[in-house]
Amino acid sequence: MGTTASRDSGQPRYLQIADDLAQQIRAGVLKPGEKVPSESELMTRYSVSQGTARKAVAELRPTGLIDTLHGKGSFVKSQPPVRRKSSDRFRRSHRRAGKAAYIAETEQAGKKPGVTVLYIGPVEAADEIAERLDVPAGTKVLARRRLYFSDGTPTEEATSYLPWDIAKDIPELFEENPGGGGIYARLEENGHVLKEFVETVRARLATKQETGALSLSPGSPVIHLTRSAETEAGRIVEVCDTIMAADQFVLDYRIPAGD
Amino acid sequence: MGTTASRDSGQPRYLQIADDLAQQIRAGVLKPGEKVPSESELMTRYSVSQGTARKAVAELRPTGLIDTLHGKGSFVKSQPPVRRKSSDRFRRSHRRAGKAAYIAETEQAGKKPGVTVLYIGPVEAADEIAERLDVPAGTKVLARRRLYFSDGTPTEEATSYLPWDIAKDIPELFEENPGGGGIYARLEENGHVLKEFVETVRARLATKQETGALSLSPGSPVIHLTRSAETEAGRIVEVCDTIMAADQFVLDYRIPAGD
DNA sequence: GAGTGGTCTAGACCACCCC
DNA sequence: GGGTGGTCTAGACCACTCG
Repeated sequence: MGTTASRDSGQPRYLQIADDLAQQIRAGVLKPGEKVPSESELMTRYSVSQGTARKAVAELRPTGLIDTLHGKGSFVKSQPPVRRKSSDRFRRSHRRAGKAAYIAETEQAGKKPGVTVLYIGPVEAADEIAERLDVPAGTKVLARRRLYFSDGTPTEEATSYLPWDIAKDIPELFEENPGGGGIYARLEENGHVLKEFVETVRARLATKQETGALSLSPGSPVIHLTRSAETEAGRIVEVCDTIMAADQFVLDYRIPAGD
Repeated sequence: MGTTASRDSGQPRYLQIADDLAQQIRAGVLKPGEKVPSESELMTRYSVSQGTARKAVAELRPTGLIDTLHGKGSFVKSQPPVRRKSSDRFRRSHRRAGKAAYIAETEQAGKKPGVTVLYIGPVEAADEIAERLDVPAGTKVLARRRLYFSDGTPTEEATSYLPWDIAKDIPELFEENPGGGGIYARLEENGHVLKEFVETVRARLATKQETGALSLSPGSPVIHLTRSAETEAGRIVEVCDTIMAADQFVLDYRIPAGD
């Protein structure tokens, strides 16, 4: 029978319980950071077995409402305000402003930004990267792999690849901090005037590797963004792969209607 | 013990089995359309209980590798080729070509396009829509809700909203087929010259409503695209909400680097 | 009816966290 | 240690599909 709100709606019991909990969270009865009733508590409260109680909270997890810590319990997630990534961030004027894009974005969201450099150095271009960079597969390219944080939690992992013949002459590209305006400013200073970026957006479920790196729950969706930077001379001088927790980001694009 | 490939890697048994199956699918041992071993078959093959066999195939489902039909079994999905949505599709020249965007896109992917109109008519603008259209909440607006198919399977649900004072003078907007170039062509013919579109991309897990409408498995990610169309006169003449199965689409955007 | 997936139970054991 | 989630079993019953 269950003590609370167990309208017998033909729904499986575990879904009823999951809905109950979801409603309590959305209604604010269970506030962010608070502990969700434990499995044994749910077992007695709804008089079900452990398996059913488990399925209920398992149902809740992929919705992003809760977070489960082995040995501690499940907790209501504090939904962090969504961060916006605008296509405007690539305007030359923004670049000249000096601040790297992610710092401005994060501070604007009222969060403390952070970056960890995971790797900067040469790698052999995998087939897909080579093709996008328009260099032969297996060629040496410069890779810059960073992990971005917001208030201490990782939100975004990005890897840039640059052709070695271009990168080798720009020492800042090998630094953890490439200086004001980021690597695009350095490229332009060195004669590679940018004409256009092409971004490609995909969404999919996180791989195990990604759930680890971004500390996501399994089954969480991610946004996979790939970008190519093309110069006035028609050369691709950088490609970038970015994985973002989908619930953390919104991407904005302005598209002129002309022609 | 298990009869097949049961490397004892500390991994839970159900994950080992899931990996086994996934590998067989990727290696082509199990081909698209073929039936995945049933639960009872897995029980004997790996000598586990039903619960464990279930968990194994449940693990496979959200990866998009299989599809489960109650009472029939699970089957290897045939991965439909990804469809591209390019920001170029809004160029005026493309509009004049006459074919509606989705038909061209779908045919290019070698699929048979299809549309069903779910609703065309007046609705009261919900708060969010009203804000985006820059009209008072509750105002009457024209809604156009369509479901798009590719080879008979629904892939995309889109709803356009237009201010009533603009829509009422353009009879084609009330037709199922608004004619060559779509509604944007009709708007421009009627003096609403478009300047710019702003698209906003989100990704998240499908709601139950969406899994139904797009016949997705629960836990599938979707791309939520919202678009606003602004005229030279600075007026928002349309906003559009689109839900797409994430595994079916890739979005492309070109971003000029200038200024 | 035989075969399939979907739900549920009762009880067991393990791994992790914290006092 | 006691509390928590994570895995697994054995057996039951139901709902759906197909011949």
